[in-house]
Amino acid sequence: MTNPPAPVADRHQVGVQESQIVLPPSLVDVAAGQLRRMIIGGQLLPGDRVVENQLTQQLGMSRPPLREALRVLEREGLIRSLPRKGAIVTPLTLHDVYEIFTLRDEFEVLAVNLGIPVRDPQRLERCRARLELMAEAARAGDQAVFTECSFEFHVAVIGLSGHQRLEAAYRTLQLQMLLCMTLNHRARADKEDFVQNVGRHRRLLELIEGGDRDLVLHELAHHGDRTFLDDIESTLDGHSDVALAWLERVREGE
Amino acid sequence: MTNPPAPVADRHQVGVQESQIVLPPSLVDVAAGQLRRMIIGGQLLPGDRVVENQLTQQLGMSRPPLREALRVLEREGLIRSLPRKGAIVTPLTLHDVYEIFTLRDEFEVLAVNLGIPVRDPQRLERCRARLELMAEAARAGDQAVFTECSFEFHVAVIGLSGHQRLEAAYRTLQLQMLLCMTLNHRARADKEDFVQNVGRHRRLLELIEGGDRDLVLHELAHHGDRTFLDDIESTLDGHSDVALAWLERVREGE
DNA sequence: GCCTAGACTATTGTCTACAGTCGCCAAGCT
DNA sequence: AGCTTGGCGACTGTAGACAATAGTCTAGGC
Repeated sequence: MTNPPAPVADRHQVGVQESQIVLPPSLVDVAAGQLRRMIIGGQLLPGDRVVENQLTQQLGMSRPPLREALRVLEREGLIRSLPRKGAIVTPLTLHDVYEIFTLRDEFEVLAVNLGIPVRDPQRLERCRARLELMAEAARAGDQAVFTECSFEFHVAVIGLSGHQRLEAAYRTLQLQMLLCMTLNHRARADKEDFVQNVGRHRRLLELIEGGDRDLVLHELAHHGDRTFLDDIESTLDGHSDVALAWLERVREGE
Repeated sequence: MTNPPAPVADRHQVGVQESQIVLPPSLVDVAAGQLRRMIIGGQLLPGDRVVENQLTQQLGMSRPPLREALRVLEREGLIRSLPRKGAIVTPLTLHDVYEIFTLRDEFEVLAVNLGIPVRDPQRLERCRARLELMAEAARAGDQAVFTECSFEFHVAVIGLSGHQRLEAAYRTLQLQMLLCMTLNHRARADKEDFVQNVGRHRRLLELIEGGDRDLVLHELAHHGDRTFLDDIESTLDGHSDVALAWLERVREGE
């Protein structure tokens, strides 16, 4: 059991720019953060049952705050709950993967068109700070923290648009993408990869500072680690036509 | 107190096409639906405090399910909760209105590009069914039910894309737009307006069946009732530059 | 008269307990 | 042997009570 790093997608960070977050978070927030980490960390895999009593024991709290956290995660699309039957980590089909990737791309395009060139230097500063946290996590070689910092960096980039609702929608979708990533287990990168990864992100930030939308979009399009799509058809069900066509397109483009 | 009409944005309708929804909904679902209706019906206005004990009394249930429902509504952006200080109906600034309208338009464009011309006739059938419900509500002259049916029709149109996550995101945003609408009180339409309204929607559906994206997009762009934007600057704070520029553009375009 | 400190009230945060429901397994019937 | 049925265990749904915190009002002192 690792010490809790910076929480992912906490409520208090949505739409509140650097306000006083010294208030002790409620147990619901703690539970939601822990659950997110357990899911995107791969300890709970898509399809796994989520039993309340077990979690209360693991998290050291009673059921009511945990249940509220489950509602939050359900709304985020990380778990799916059936009345009187319990909850499971959202199972993914190939069509789901298609939806997540394509919609996320669209959000990125929207955000870039709105946010670049950058108007508010404070937003850019937020990106820089997140990038530094990434670099720090890379040096430490901590996979979980690195993933979270990378996540927050991308959210900050979308935040350049100054569009809180777009940012929130992107945050949700990016979380689901991390859920996708738990499907291939060989994605564990070593320390060297981390450093390279930070380099790619630093280049992206430089392009952003440059202010050329097309360059940023191009970098974003070829930015993600899409190697995990390699033999994904064999691991997933739900092969809709559009999903298969999309997969084809993605592979041709690379 | 009116009888509960068809619930808006119930969990079981998200991504589940016509499965057996005969299971009795949990109290959390009931509470969430009731709260939505109270908010978009204007009984709870933006900025109003939402006190748990009062609501338990009104809804006839205990606090745990109600609190879970509040978490859901918070995630949908209809209420905002501050730890240990309670919850309020999300207060809106002019910038919020700008965000909601612009992002919703983008979602519509995405959905039309994905969903038109229509591939799956079943999805079209869903639109038709919803339109009929609208017409029925219009004949009955029931404002609340009509609003809900109109809401569901628009969601069904977005659903033509076959993109569940896009549909869910749109649903959330459309709910927030209904929240915007509660800001002007003179929007109460009479029965005649309802009929005209249904006519506009029927024309939209015909264009969809025609399969011409541009025509559909054009109709959608001039479809909404934007009269409520008339003197909105005077009622709201938060006049960001982008929001003012957008408002200018919208008014020029009409 | 104004400011500060203390208590009080209202409200939220959390926990424990109980009721209801689902699913499994075994025993009995056909 | 196969199907049905009753019971049992596990889990979720809900209620009520208790604890803690924030806001408010009043009383006292400067």
